[in-house]
Amino acid sequence: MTKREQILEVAEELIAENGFSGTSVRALAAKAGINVAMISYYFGSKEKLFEALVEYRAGFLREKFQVLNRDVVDPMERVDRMIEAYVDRIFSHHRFHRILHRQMLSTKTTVNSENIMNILLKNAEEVKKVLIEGEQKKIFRKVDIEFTIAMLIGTLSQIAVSCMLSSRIIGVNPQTETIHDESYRERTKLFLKNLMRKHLTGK
Amino acid sequence: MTKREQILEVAEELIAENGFSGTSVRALAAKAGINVAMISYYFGSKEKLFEALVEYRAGFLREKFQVLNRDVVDPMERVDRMIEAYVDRIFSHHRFHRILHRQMLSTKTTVNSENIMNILLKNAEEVKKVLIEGEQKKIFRKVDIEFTIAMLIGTLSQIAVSCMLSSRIIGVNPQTETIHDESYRERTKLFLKNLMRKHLTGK
Amino acid sequence: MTKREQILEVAEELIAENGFSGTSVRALAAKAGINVAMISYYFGSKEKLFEALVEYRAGFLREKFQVLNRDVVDPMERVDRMIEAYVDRIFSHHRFHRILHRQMLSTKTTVNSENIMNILLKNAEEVKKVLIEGEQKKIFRKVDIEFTIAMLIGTLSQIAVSCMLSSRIIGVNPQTETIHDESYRERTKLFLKNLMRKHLTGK
Amino acid sequence: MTKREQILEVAEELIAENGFSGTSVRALAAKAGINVAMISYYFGSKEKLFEALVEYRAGFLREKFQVLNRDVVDPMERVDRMIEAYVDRIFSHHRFHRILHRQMLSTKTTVNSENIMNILLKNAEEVKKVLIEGEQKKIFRKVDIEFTIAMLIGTLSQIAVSCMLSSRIIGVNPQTETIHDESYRERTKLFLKNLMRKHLTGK
DNA sequence: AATGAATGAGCCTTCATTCAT
DNA sequence: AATGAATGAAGGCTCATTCAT
Repeated sequence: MTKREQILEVAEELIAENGFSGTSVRALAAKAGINVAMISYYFGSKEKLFEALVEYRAGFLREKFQVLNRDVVDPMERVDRMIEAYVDRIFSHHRFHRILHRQMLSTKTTVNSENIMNILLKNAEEVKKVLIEGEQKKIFRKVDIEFTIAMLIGTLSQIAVSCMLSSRIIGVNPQTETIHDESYRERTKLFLKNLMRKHLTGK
Repeated sequence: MTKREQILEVAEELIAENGFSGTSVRALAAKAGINVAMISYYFGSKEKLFEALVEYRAGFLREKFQVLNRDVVDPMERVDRMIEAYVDRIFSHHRFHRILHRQMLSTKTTVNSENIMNILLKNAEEVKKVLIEGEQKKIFRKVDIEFTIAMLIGTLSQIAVSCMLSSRIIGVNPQTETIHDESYRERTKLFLKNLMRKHLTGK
Repeated sequence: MTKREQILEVAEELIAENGFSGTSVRALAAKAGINVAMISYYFGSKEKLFEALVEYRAGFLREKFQVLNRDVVDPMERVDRMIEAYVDRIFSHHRFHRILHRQMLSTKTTVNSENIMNILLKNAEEVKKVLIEGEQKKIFRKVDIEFTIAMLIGTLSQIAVSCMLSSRIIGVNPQTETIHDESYRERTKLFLKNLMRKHLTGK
Repeated sequence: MTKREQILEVAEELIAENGFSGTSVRALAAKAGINVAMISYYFGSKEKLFEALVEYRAGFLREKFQVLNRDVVDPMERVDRMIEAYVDRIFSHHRFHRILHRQMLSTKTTVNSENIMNILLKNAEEVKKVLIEGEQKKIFRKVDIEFTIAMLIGTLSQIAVSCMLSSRIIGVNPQTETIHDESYRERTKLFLKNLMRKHLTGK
C-alpha cells in the first residue's frame, strides 16, 4: 500500500467516526504516522483529501450493478441479486458508507456532495429500471417506486451504519455479532429479500 | 420565546445544517443576534448547549406512543397509528431529527449520545411490543422484528432527511414539493402503511 | 493611548525594521504585550492591520502642504517653506516613511500601495505647482520639473532612511548625531534649500 | 549560463519584486524550473543564496569608478563621467539595485548588509575624493560633501527604482518610456549633470 | 548531479472560553 | 443580565531544509 493510500485509509476511518470538521489534519497525521505537512503535500488541502477519498472509494461502488441488469431476466431474481450486491458492498465499505450518509445529512452543496450524489444516483437509477420493468411485465404490483428505493437505501443504512443504536434496537450484542460477521450480513440479505418480495409481489 | 429558547432554535438550525463541529459558537451568536459570551453564560459550554438542545427537543419526542398502545386493540390498526404519529413527529421536527441521525453515525459515545439512544430506544420498544403482540395473536407473520424496526426508522429517515438526494432519487421537485408539504407527508404515511401491511400480514 | 493605537505603533516599528512579510503577528503581539488573537480581533487580519496603519499615519502626511501654497507669494520662499515642512514631517515619522519607501520598491500593486501612492502623489503635485508657477514668473530657470521632484524626495529619503549607510557615507557617528537630533534636521533643511536655490535660480 | 547562474537570475528578479522574506524558495524553484532541494543543494540555504547573489552582482558594481578618477583631470569633467557610469550601472542592474535599496531600509545588520554597505561605501568614497579635490582646487564651492553624495544616490535611486510612483510623479507613461529606454537614461544623466554643476560650481 | 519524499517549525487565523465591567 | 475585550489552544497550511535514492 502506498503512503497515499495509507493516508486515505486513515482518513476514512477518522472521518467516518468524527465527521469531516471533527477530524483535524493533525489527528489524521498522528494516526497515519506521518507529518502534518504530508496532507498538503499529497492532496493540496484537507478538502482535496476528502475529494480524493471519495474518488478513491467511488470506484468500488460504481461497478457491477449494470452487469446484473443485463444477465438476469426475471425481475424478482434481479432484485434479489441487487440486494445481495448492495448489502455486500455496503458491509464491505461500511466506513465509507457512513461518510456518504453523513454527507447526505448536510444541506450545504460542495464539490464533493455533487460527486457523491451522482454515485448514489446511478445506483438508484439502476434499481429504478428493474422496478419499472417488473411493473410493466405485470410481475410487480404498482408501488411508489421512488419511495421503494428510499426504503431500500434507508433500511440498509440503518442496519449497517448506526452501530450503537442498531445493536440495542436489534438486540445484537455488539461484541459477538457485528457488522463484520457473515451471519449478520446474511440475515440482512434475507430480511431485505423477503421484504421486497412481499412489497413488490405481495407473495 | 425566551432568549434561551431563541438560542436553542438557532442552534438546532445550524447544527442540523453543518453538524456540531461545523457550527461555531460565533456563527451561532451572530445568527441569534446575541453576544458570543452568552452561550457560555447560559449553557456553560458548547457541549452543554448541545445537551440542552437534546433535552429541549426530547420532550416532543417522548410522548404519545404509549397512549396509542393502550387505546387501540387491533395490532395492524395500532401499527398504522404509530406510523402516522411517527411520520408527523419526524416531519415536524425534521431539523432535530437530522441532528439525531447524524449523532447515530458517530461511534464516539458522549453524554449526549446516551441520552439520544434512550429516546430512540423507548420508541423502538413501543413498536416492538406491538409487533410481538401481533405475532402472538397470529395476526402478523413471523418476521425479523428488530430489522423491521430498523426498516421503519431507516426508511422514514431516508425520506425525511436527505433532501438533496431524495429530491433527485424520488423525483421530487424540491421547489414545489418538499418535506414541508402536507401531500408529501401523506404520501409517506401511505407508503409506510402499505409496506408494513404487506410485510407483516402478507395481504 | 488605546490598545489599538499601541498595536499600530508597535506594528510601525517592526514593519519599518523588517518589512511586512518579515514581521510575524507573533513577534508583533509579543512586542506589544498582547495576545496573538488580538490582531485578528482588532483588525481582521495582518493585511488589514497594515491598511489600518497606513490610514492611521496618512492623516499626518496629508495636511499642511496646501496651506503653504496659498499663504506665501514668492515661489522660492514657498519652496523653502515646503522643504522645511517636508523635512520636519519625514523626520518626525521616519519609521512610517521607511515603510512607505519600502512599499514603493515593490512592483506588486496592493490595496495599500494605491493608497500610499495617492498620498505621495498629492504632495508631489503640490510641489509641482510651485515649480511651474516659479517658471512662469521667470523666477525659476527652466528645469526638468518631474525629476526635480524625484530629486527632492529621493535625497530626503536617502538622508532620513538609510541610517546605516548614511551614517557611514555621511560621516555621522550614529551614536551621537542621528535622525533624532535637531542639528541633523537643520543641516538637512539647509542643504536642501541651498541645493534647490542653485538648481532653480542658479544663484 | 550555468544552472547556478540561472537560479541567481531568477532569485534577483523575484527578490527585487517581493523582497527577501516575500520570496519563497518554492516560488523561486518553480520559476527557475528546478527542484526545491536545489537551492539548498547549491547554496546551502536561502540566506546563503542571497549572499551569493550579492557576490554575483557585486562584481559588476565594483569596477570602473577608480579608473575614471585616474584618467580625467578636471574635477567637473570627472563628476560628469561618474554620473554617466553610475547611471549606466544602476539602469543596467536596476533589479539588483532595487534589492540593495531595500536592504538599506532594514536596520537589521546581517552578513549581507555588511557586504552591501562596503560596496556602496567604496563608490561613495570615490565620489568623495573628487568632491574634496575639486573643493581644494577652488573649482567647486564649499558644499556639504556627505549630503551631496546622499543626494546623488538618493535621486538616482528614486528615479530608477520607484516605477509606479515615478511613472506618475514624473509623468512618464510606463508603457512607452521606461527605465529600459535609452532616452530615459539620457534624460537622467543630463538632469544629474546639470544639477551637480549648478550645485558644485554655481554656474 | 539531481530529485521527490518527508520533516519540524513556523505562518496567520479561528476556536471556545473567561474576564472585567 | 449582558457585553466587549482578551486569552491560550488549536485550526489548516506553508516554510526552508534534509533525507534517501
